[in-house]
Amino acid sequence: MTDSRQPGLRAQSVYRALRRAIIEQALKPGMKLPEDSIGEQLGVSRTLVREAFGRLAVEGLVELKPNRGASVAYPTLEEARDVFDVRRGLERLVAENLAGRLTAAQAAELEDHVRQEDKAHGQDGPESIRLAGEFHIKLAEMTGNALLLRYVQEVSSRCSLILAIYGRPHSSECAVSEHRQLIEALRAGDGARAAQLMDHHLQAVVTRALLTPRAERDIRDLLAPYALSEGLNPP
Amino acid sequence: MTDSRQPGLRAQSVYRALRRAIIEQALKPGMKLPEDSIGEQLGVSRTLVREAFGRLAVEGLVELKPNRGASVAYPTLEEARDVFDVRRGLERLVAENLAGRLTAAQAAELEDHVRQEDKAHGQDGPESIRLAGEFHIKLAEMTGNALLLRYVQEVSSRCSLILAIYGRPHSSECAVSEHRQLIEALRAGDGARAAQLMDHHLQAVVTRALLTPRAERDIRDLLAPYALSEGLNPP
DNA sequence: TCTTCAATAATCGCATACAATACGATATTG
DNA sequence: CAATATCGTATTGTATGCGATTATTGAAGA
Repeated sequence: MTDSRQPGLRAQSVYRALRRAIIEQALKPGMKLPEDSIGEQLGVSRTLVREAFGRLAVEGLVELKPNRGASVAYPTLEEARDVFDVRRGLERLVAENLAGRLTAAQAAELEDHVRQEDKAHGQDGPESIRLAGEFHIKLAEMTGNALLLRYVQEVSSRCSLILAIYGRPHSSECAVSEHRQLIEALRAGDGARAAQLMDHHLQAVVTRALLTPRAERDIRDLLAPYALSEGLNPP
Repeated sequence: MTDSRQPGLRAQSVYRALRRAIIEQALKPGMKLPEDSIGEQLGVSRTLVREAFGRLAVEGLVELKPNRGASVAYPTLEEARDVFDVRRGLERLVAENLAGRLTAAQAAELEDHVRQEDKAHGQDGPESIRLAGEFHIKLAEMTGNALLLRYVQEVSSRCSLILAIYGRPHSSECAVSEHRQLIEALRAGDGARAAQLMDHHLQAVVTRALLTPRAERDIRDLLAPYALSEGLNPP
């Protein structure tokens, strides 16, 4: 257990715990995050919880409204578009950086990863989604560019949130074949093609999983069926 | 005066004050940042200072080592390369997004800005540098993509730091003519050309102002002249 | 029954207090 | 005299406390 009695690490532990909880939707978008109860739950004081909130707010995973505390971010569709747009730009950069520079070991690692994706494809959703996300993180790592990695991680997290809100229930997001093609292009050192593949791949993710504003997330719409079932009469 | 008695704003004020101080090099790279004295100076408690440190650390402007506090970041040359690399990717995205979508008012604003740059060109450095930086921020703003803006601002800040360390003393960084060409391409709606211009422009900034590891930042080299002047005999 | 308003409870913003750690100076020893 | 040990101080990490702000509940009035 990462008890982390070490100083400075407890703060980070809190941050990571919350981050995971949000990404895995244990904490659902829009949910209120009271400092007290969270601190109590995690065994730390409000101070550390606030510190974590600050970081998460910068990364767009929580919203921080003055005097009314923190809540899990609930990105608008517009913000979602922004995030995906930036993500495309960043990952194109990843592809270009990596083209022709993949070591044999790295290529092998990627292919192994894709094989895992293949295996998980038929199975349950969460695992498949996690693997698909990790593929992109792995690519970013391999560039050796720490900043690029950080940004890719950040947009990936936010994409998780976004898909949680607007995504189709069981879309498998990333077609494994697209990952395979990408690896091939990287291997061949064809930067332009790799970049374009990545671009289309992410574009496909958007149209496949997202941005069919599937149901207006308006309280009215959410409540309509309940109203009907009770014989009430919404306008 | 932005006294900011409002809650939550004081924290932000601290953050902004420190940020400016770092970017304008009132606080020089590597400089130690004690929580006490800074809090005292700004009239807030350590709590708020720490909060600001956290944010600045995420943005790469301060380094935060456990149990030994904060100091102004001192990016390595490698980190510098990373930052510029990502910046190129981001700003290329800006150019593509903006191509053909500039309103007349926006184009006018940009040209006005460039005129100011022209005027400041002969003058003293700091103003000229500030204007050159703001040009890129303005472009990012015009995309309407909040995340893209945030990232561009972040890399811009870090570039300031980097130039403070590795930059040539009086390089005017951005050639105004390159800005002009860029605006023209954006106006014409030629996204590809705009992206390429941006790319080359930033590439030029790097080679012009930076990354001639102008003097090895090694203690030996720094001390060599002193040794000689004292008649000492370094190997 | 639906509003309006007041009192109470919950929560936040921030400062302060205390414990733990690192830094520096003097003392001590070989 | 050099190297190390030890103590005191400075600074950080974290918890807690207090005043302020917001949410909530319940009662009175329309």
